[in-house]
Amino acid sequence: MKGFYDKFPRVLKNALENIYGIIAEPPLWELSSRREFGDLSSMVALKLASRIKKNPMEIAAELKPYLEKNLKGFSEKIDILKPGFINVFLSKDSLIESLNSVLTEKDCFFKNKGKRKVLIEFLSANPTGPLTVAHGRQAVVGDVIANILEFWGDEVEREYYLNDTGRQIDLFRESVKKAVDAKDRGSEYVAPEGGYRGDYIKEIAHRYLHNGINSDILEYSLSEMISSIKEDVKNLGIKFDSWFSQNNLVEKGKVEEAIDFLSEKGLIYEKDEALWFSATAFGDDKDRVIKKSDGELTYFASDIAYHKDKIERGYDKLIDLWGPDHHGYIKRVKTALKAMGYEEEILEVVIIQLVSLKSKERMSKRAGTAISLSQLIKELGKDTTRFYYLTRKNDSHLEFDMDLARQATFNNPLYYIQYVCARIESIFRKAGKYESDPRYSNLLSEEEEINLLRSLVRFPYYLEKAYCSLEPVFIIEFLKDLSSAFHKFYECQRVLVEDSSVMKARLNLLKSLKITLHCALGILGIRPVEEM
RNA sequence: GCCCCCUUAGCUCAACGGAUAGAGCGCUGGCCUCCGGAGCCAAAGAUGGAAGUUCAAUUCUUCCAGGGGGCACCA
Repeated sequence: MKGFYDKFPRVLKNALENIYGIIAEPPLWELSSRREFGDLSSMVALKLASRIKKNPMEIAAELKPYLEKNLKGFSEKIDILKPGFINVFLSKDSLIESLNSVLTEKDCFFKNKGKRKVLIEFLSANPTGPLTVAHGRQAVVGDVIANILEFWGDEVEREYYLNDTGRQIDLFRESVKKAVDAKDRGSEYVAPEGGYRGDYIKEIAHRYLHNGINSDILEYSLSEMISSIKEDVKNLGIKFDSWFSQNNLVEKGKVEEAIDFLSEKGLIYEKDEALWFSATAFGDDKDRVIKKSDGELTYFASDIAYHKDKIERGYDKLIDLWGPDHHGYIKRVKTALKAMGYEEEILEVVIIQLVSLKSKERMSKRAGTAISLSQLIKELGKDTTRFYYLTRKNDSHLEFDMDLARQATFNNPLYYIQYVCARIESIFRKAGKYESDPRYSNLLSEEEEINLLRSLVRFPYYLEKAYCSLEPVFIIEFLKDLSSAFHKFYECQRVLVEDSSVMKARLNLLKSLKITLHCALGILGIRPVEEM
């Protein structure tokens, strides 16, 4: 039982069903925009007015008694305002009850019992260069989405798809080889046509000449690149459950298998010496090439096989995180899934928008001008880096202000939140040993205390939003809101006061705040500080 | 040429068709005898333009202006 924000939507839904026989679409309510409008507001009466064919005020009036009856004890009062808003005010008793539940159940109070088996594939950068600032966002967002699902109760696996074969890999090998030759002859390295520039190519060549001269160039270079990627991932505090090799997929014949599978359904044909997949039959704009006229398989072909493989591994849900340049690719992959006879809904693709640098430096791997992720982590640290990446919605452009990031960490909003942790710890240090005792909780009555509590009990609301939309930013929003409520409380009310009952009540409040805060930060993979 | 996204305060971003468009940074002015002032309070400041749909438009539709991205037998 997660308190009011878990209960209210169900009660409202039942009300509409029982009174009007209507099943309404989800956004039936929202957090109230202003204090005078209570804790949450519903606009169902306005929304359903035309469907029910009644005046919104009338509908609201009809709903009110039902809500009052079923929210007894939870809500203190229900207001109906102007055009037809229904505003619900939380009762103090229900707030205190939630607080005490947090004290006894700890973060389990907020957990759920999901039941899906989910595979989330993210980052999956080509191992042909160091990870960039843009990759960092994919990595962190993917990891946090996985955390959110896990917290919700789903069984989650994190996978990195390693593109270790194909055209880009060939180019990578040629690039390193050329750099090695250049070093041998003492001349300057010039990248091959379409190949990789950047100093790291020369560095790999250098190391190869010193340590790897007896091994295969590509093997050596790839393992160098992959371990550098793994290092960055580790420094971000991310752990993948599996690293899925594309090369392995090809060698096992899975790609040919997938093509045969489609072929048997009559969805593959030959034209201009190439193999085509009849994508138009399933709603795509045009047919797609599976095997080029030179006999090489396209990336799309192995992607079909890869997704087929994922589904066969028995997941209820596949989540892919892609860059914005893959936007048009969603339809293509879903089309292929449909063609193979799978539900296209099993795959959910999350597009993570670009990251740009304020300094106007172009971020292109091939040009070699990109700022590396490892550099960024080194400068900002794991927690700040993670936090910064999560401050925008997935599909919003994130502007990374390098100058700000470099000069000082004071301006970072993370410190606003960490400061709450530091202040709480400081108070607990001064308070000495204290076992929270729920009996004192109902002594809380000051406006700032209640407001802090009001913020705290909204966690399930934000969690659900984050879970349903796969948007970690809602957790950040919650933390900011909660922190603000705490700082206001701190300015106005002392915790360590003469009256020991009041002190105990406030320590209870801080204890539950600490639990909630640590829980939310834990989902973001950020460690709460004890002092700063 | 076709398709997609974006345009909100000086800057970076919110607002799932709803009530007085919210934050942070910056600017201006207050607040330390007191649990950490990395904080709190107050003030100034915005929907690119023109129509339309609606009880209600930053949100939906159309047009215009400006910015970004995608349109391959690339990945």
